[in-house]
Amino acid sequence: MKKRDGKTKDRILDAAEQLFANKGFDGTKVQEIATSAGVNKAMLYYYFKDKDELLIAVIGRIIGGIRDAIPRYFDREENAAQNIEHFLDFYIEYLADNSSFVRLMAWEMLSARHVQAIAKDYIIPVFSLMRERITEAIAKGWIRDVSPEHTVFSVVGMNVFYIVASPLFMLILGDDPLCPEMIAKRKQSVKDLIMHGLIPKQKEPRK
Amino acid sequence: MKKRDGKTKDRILDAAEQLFANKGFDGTKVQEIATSAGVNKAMLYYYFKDKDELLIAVIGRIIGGIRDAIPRYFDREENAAQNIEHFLDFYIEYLADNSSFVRLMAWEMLSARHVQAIAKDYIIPVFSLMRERITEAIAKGWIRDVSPEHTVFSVVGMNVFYIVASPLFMLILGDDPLCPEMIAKRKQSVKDLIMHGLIPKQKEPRK
DNA sequence: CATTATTAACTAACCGGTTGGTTAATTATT
DNA sequence: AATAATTAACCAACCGGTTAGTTAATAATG
Repeated sequence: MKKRDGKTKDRILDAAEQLFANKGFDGTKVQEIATSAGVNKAMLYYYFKDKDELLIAVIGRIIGGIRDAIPRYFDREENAAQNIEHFLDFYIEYLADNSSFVRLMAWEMLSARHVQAIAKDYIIPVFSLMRERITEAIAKGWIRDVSPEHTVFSVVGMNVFYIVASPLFMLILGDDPLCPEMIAKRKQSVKDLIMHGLIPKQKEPRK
Repeated sequence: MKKRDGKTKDRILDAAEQLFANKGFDGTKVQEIATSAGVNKAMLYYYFKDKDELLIAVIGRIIGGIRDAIPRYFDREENAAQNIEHFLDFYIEYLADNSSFVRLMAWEMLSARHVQAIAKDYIIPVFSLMRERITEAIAKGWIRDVSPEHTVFSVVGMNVFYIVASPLFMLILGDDPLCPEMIAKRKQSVKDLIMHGLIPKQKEPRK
């Protein structure tokens, strides 16, 4: 072996993650990744079979790093209804802290390149867990009798969209939508809307 | 001119729109567009300066075609609160009917390629209109005192996300999420959640 | 311990196919 | 005839991927 501080392989993965997240797979040249990682282009092919396997490695690493974050979260609470509210507290910050992951997923979603694999070993397990919690909360009468699936879609959608479309919201709001203050505002607003949308009514007010 | 029914320029735009929406700008080769349009590749450069100008033309045409759809919608109603509910009725189907547009916008959002232009002459005007309606509804006491901006983000997000992530939801739900029945379900669920989240309460039920 | 073999990490140069874009000549249309 | 539409052929730059060879550290050998 030779020199170098941080493992070369990790530096390649770091650079690739950043570039894939920001410019997409097709928009990223392997030479860019190499330059950004400060290594010779051939090293990418020393550690990875080809560009696509590098993408798969990036996705695998990032998912591996956060795979248990949501399940771990759901473990620490018992009351299902409170749990949902606390989850909303946690979720946006979680997404904002992992915006590269969110963007990467968005690219994959659009290109439909590896949806199947990603769905199988990350999204579907997490989705099932969230649906379960909602179903549980409905059964116990803590929240209204909504569609669990669509409620998950809605909660995920309004948060993911906020992260992905943040460049747009920057133009609309003026401030950086991902700064702590804005994230806090977003969190409050989402919680407010969702919880009011979910809690049971004493009397039906209208319609 | 020679042969063919539809004008060559339009056939190029049609093909480009389809491909850009499905595979993104970087993932689409100009030869693909030409082949798909049934014309010689040089024709793209006869009608458009370069690939990027073709993308701009595609975006311009598609926005031009639906620019007034939402404003036109808001004109036909007077009551602001009803208007919001009716808008939710209309919105998902509008997005589903224009899924190429939605996907195109999503690609642009991620690559941040032409966000500024798109924001300026489409998104911001539409956003302002929606915010205005919500502000109006709050002022008249028809809905709760929510953040108009974030409410718009939420409504748009949960609907746009459903369209963009439909390949994923296909895997989760089994059925095609864009078929009329599924869209109807989605519509109902979104309306249910949002309207319950927005209508004022007689008495605060909890917390 | 000194020498030799082996191997992982790394690089410069290269390769063949592709891609966005051009051009000069040809065909249709008015 | 003049102009607009269309094409085949072409090109330079690029891009993903390879290769032959180097370096330095480790392991084996005597």
